[in-house]
Amino acid sequence: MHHTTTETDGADLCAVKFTRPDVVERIRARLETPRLRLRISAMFKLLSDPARLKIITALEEGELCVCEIAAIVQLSQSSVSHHLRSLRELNLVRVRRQGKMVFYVLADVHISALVAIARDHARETLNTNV
Amino acid sequence: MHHTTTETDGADLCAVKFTRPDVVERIRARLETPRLRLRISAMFKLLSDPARLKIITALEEGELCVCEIAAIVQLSQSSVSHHLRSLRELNLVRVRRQGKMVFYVLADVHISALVAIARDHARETLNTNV
DNA sequence: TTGTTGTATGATGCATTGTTCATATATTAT
DNA sequence: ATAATATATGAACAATGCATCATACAACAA
Repeated sequence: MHHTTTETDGADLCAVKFTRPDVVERIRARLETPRLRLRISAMFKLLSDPARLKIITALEEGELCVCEIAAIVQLSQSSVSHHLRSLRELNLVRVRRQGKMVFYVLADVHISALVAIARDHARETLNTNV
Repeated sequence: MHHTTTETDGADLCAVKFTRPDVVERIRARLETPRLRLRISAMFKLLSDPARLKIITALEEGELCVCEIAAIVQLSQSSVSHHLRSLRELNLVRVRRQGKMVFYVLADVHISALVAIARDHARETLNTNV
């Protein structure tokens, strides 16, 4: 994953005495598997780039070919292709070839739901802070 | 933001002739403002780190102090504090001080909703691919 | 075949990001 | 006051990620 995340799994990473060991253990037990968590992180990472987010928002309106996407988001064709590739690899979009052109759609309803919720939260906290 | 994203706003970033200009214009008009999009990206960026995701998942069970979080996610207290800071700054968590200890909770229902949806999608596509 | 158009991809360079280390602040105890 | 505990923060380094460039691939036209 990242910086060889330590995960030394010794419980002494925190020198604090006041910690509730029962709570810690109960919650540790309920965590997702690292495999699943990595996958979820990867999904969010895809959504965390403004350019890709723009692409996804554009695709909410329907199917688009690569070049239309490039025109909409104002990025080079190459850059867009790279982004679409990673979106494909994690099943956020689906592809359909028609002649020379390749059309992309959002893979399922999860994707726009994610963006919608995040947009709500962002709108609500955009004025209140900073 | 990032690499001084070009945004040259000339429409010739894409040399393709077959693009439908009406579609491109209509969709471009419906895009969020850059300000809002940046905020959404930033939210997703916070969710895109496995360590932070672990923290958030832990907090879904309820309020926790910094050191309990550190014990659960197996990270140094410093690292956890840094993560909590960024989560605070974007209103993903709320803080409550009680003596020397500081307790954190998820800020609102949006956060766990986001993770839940992403988890669903990840589960569904985890076996089908790769 | 060759040429042209639409898309994909590897490599490179720069920017961003997370962890660690050292230290600072805050609260309570003695 | 000093000491101890809980958390926060700045700087530095290592690792990752994105845009660009060049080029490759795929489909169609002449």
